[in-house]
Amino acid sequence: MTLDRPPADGGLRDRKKRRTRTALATAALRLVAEHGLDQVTVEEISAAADVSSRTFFNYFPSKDDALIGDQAALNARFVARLGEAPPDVPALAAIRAALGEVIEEMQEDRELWLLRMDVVMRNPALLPRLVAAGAEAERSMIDVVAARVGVPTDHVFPALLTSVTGAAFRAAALRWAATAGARSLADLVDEAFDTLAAGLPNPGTPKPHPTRTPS
Amino acid sequence: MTLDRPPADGGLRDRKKRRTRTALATAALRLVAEHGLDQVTVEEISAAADVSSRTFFNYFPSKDDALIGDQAALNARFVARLGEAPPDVPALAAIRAALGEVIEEMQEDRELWLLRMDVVMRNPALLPRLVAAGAEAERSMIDVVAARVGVPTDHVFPALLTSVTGAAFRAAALRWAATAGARSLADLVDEAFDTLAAGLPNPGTPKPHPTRTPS
DNA sequence: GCGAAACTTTGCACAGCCTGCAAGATCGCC
DNA sequence: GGCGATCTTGCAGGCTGTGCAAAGTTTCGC
Repeated sequence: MTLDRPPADGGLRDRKKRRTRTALATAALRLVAEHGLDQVTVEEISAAADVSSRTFFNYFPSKDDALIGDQAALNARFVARLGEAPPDVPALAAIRAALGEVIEEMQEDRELWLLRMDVVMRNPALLPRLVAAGAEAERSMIDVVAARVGVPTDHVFPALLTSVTGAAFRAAALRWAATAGARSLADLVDEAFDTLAAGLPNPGTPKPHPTRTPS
Repeated sequence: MTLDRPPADGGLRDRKKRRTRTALATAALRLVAEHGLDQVTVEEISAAADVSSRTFFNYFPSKDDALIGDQAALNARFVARLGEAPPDVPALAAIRAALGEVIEEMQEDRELWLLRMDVVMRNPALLPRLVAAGAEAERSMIDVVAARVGVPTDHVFPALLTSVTGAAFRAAALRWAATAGARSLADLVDEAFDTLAAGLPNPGTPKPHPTRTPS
């Protein structure tokens, strides 16, 4: 009764599913990278993965989703990490720390993510989808942040912090892809968060002993 | 020869076009506010505005665009203002200042914008579209910012500042709508930008004489 | 006023996305 | 091998969005 379903990872069926899923995702990325988002149909992607187009929609609710990847899983893990962080560290730093795991994962699948980001940059219509994917996570994140800093959920701060850090992370990730991963993603995210923590000062004025105002 | 085309605003033809456009946009907002994004078809919107559904697409490239409104025009004006700002004021403050005009316009069409934001909040699929609408503006904005602060266009700072301030503004606008305009949009944007400038500190610790570290 | 030119609206056909539904194939387990 | 669960597929159909050409409306010159 309790062990109705298969081991969920060892079975042939599961391996097949996983293979089909990645086949569809990579075929989609490859084709779109080469021909552009609008020039590739679901039918072509499905053909490249050797399944029917109907099956495509059994795996992904839309063409875009196959390209974006399973953002939800990453987001869920991120929110979990954030919830675990000790409450005495400032929220901004806590978010940076919680992102660590996500970043690691992205670095592991480096090639995949670089291609994905490249596709997103070249097809701006996808950028919104990336935001959308994070939107649901933002909801739960807002709650976690609100609880952390001890303000009501409908306060401005949690929403602001959430959307701003999301934007910063995305900017870093795109920059990462733009430079083909020359600098590590972790570095770029660090830089972005440091700039945020410093209040987004003009980069022209780095740190000229701020106690003394310039004449 | 030089005056081939009509006055562009006094003509009957133009008034008609404008009327049709706003009729479509408001019908779309009203219907979607009431029934939800997926429950309203272009055909229904067109019927409510007394035109064919084909005509709808002569005015708006997609259903979403009718709801979002002409973000591009606002963006263009914003970027122009930003370009005019004196170069000695920090970029973050310059952006806040340049937003003033946009904010004013939104306050003038208060009802329209509150409804629009309400619709966006209730149909999260639209939020990405809002970002997308600003995406092109972000491109030019990045250039302007880069020129301002004197760094190359592909530096991290301009992209970061642009996307972060965009996120902050959006958060403020949504909050504005969530509270039905109780506080002025300008106030909310000010608060958000002040928080940004302060480095997003936890709101619990307002300003406890930061020179002395707590034991 | 009248006719030509410019523009707008509309219908039609069509491609593509996406969703139910039901039949058939495949897999897991006994 | 055989049963039940799961996965794939085809089919029908609705909706979005686009190109094209016909019909209607406005503008302009005369």
